[in-house]
Amino acid sequence: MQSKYLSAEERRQRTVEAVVALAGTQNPSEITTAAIASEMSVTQGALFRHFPSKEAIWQAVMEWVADRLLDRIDRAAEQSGSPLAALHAIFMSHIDFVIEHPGVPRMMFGELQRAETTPAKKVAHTLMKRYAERLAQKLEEAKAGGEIRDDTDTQAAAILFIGMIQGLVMQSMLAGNIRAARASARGVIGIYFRGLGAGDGRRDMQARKETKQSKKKVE
Amino acid sequence: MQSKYLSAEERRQRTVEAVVALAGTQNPSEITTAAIASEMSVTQGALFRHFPSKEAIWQAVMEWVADRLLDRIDRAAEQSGSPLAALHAIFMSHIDFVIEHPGVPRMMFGELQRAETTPAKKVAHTLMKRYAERLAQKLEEAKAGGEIRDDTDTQAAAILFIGMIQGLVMQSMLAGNIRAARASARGVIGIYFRGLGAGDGRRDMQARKETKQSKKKVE
DNA sequence: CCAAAAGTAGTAATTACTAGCTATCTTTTA
DNA sequence: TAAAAGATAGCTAGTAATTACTACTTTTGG
Repeated sequence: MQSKYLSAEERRQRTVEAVVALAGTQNPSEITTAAIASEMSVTQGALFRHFPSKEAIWQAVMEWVADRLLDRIDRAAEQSGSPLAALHAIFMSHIDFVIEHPGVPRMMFGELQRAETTPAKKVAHTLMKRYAERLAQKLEEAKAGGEIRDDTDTQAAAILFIGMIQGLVMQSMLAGNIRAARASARGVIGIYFRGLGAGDGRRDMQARKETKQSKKKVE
Repeated sequence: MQSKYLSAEERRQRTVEAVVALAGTQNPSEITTAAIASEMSVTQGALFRHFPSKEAIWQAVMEWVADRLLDRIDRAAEQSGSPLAALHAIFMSHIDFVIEHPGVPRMMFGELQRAETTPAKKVAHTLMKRYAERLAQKLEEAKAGGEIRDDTDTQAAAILFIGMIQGLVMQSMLAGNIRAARASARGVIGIYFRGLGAGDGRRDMQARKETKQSKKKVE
């Protein structure tokens, strides 16, 4: 049993977690400071001892999301044996991430569609850019390694990759079962990889890779 | 110069248009009845002579979106010479639709991510289902006609199609220029069609189609 | 014992919505 | 055909509820 008096840093951490949890069950834009306080068993006023405004809370939340998601996909990519395998691993770890935190896509959609440029939106935007950069890099590596067609439109492939996840998540959120995203993932990424010219969409692109393997450039 | 006293029906129509216009420049969940009234040069109270609640306004708006979008894609599909061409036409007319009405994707995202089941969300959900049905039908026809691989996962292909549009729209909204979606469309759909096994992703799938043309089944 | 965390009890602003009156259009009647 | 009557659209001026945020006091742990 722990004290109800926490350090400022820990309280901020708990606040972020409370928001992420709440976003899993309700529309982020309807999350009030009262609801956040209630979720973490604290009075409303206490929140403002640790954040100057609600906007600052959202910024912290989006930074949490950005850090965790990028860390996840970076680790997934590192553990992969080839650029194409890395793309596959990024995709699956992203799906796992939103299954663990169903509030995340809701928050991302909510922030990104905002018209004004809030700090939280800026963080979300930066996250998207970093994400797209990583995809572009892997796509280029895959081209160089002969894993995908080298006339692939990198920009378009990155957009489609992100859209693929969005579509999958939204579809399964609508079905009321985020976990369903995992089951549908295989079919979707199969079409995607075939679209890139990666064999029949699975990782048996090896043959094609071998023929070009001398070109081990990675950039 | 027209009167400021309109028939109830026309006033409702104007209300819907005002909301659609506002959603083009701001977060839909932040659109207040005061803002709607102001947009259509009417006092706030006047709105409630025509709608029993704000929720009813949103329902009317989503019905407007559903009717217009489905009508658009149906007409686009009808004018196409083959199922694959129809899919292409649906895609482009959808992109054109959101360029004309930039508020639409914002409203769709906003409604669909809502946790409670509001009437407006139900309408949006139904729209998605109808849309997916039409895609599935065209995909099956394309399989039967030999335009795409007949081992294509229809469900996955439909999800990816919708995600493709979502990704394109979100990306160009972030870039602050919805019209950019049109320019990026070609590359994205190219990868998609290749993923379905449709030649190199353009409409030069004709050759393959001809070889199977005896099988004119359309179901 | 004291610095920092949490509680108490407010605030002004904004929200969707309403009651009662006025302006305008439409239909009926002399 | 013109004016009165009836119907309907819009305005004015509110309401209670909810919102993010604050000043001040109390509690806690090192």
